[in-house]
Amino acid sequence: MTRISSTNIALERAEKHCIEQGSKLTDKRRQVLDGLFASEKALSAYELSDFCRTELGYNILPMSVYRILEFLEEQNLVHRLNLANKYVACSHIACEHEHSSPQFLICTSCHRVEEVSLPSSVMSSIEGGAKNVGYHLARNQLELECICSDCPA
Amino acid sequence: MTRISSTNIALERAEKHCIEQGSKLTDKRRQVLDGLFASEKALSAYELSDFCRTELGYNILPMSVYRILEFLEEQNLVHRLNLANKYVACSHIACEHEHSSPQFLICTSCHRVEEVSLPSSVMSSIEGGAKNVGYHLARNQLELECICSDCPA
DNA sequence: TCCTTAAATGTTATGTTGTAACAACAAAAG
DNA sequence: CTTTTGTTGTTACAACATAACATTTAAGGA
Repeated sequence: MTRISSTNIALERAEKHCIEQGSKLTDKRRQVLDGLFASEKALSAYELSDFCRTELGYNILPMSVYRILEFLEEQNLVHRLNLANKYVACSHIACEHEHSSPQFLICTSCHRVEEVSLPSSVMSSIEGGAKNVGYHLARNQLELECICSDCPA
Repeated sequence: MTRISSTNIALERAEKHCIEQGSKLTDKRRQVLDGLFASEKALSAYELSDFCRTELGYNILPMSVYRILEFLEEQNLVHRLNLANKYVACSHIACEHEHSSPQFLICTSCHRVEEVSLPSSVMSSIEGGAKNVGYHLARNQLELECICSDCPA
């Protein structure tokens, strides 16, 4: 399975998903999503604008990238990583599997991101700890600073 | 126990701690730490600079605040919250208790922060999940977006 | 088809956050 | 008293994010 074919499948799914939601995956939106897939890592809006232009020939200004990422996030096609102020394509677009609480391992060195599923006991344990001090989780998302296998420790 | 007295105790401990580490808690550094205690929440460097000036009469430019926060973080007197790009005073300065892996509940509404200790099984479970995909934790710190008891859901 | 309306994108400007580089000053060591 | 080191001041700039309005494109109704 090459990058290209898997990306095409994901983009098809993304388009279908948007239509089901009553919105549209326009050319620009597709290009932004394509860029995020192609980069294979987390990128800031400015980085993604650069990547789209220099690597894929898509000319999309940062301002538009921000708006499009906002749209794609609403559609659950991309995730915003607050820990890094960057965005990643959802790794579950091309598969059927519905994701529960997204949990991200972010390599602080190369910004490669792995989207994993931790045991539900972990999240409920955390939620319990929060409740003890009168807090409750605003977002069921866990972001962790890691080092990936490709990067030196 | 008023804010003032507990802050004074903490500042004394902080000074003692710095001396033990062979560094100094200068006037400016004390002012920044004082400001962070007084605010009782997480602040960005710019916010802290403003707070120090308007609320406490300390004139410290953002550039200096950044440098001082960097120093205070090395001393473990403040924690940097990457999820919010803000800083909080360590809640364990005034108590003896040594903290293990710091875990923060951050209210996304008012930025009040609770520093808690989750069961060690949680962190080891997370670490195990990361190892399964070839990642390992770069930082033993957990940051969670929450809503506190004072803020509306 | 043509007109109207709404949605998406382009454009410019500006605000916010963070860092780099060097000057000035103060404290400690010899 | 001088040298050295550490701390703070100052200026400039880079990166990140949003606001406001213009232009274009798509969609729906007469």
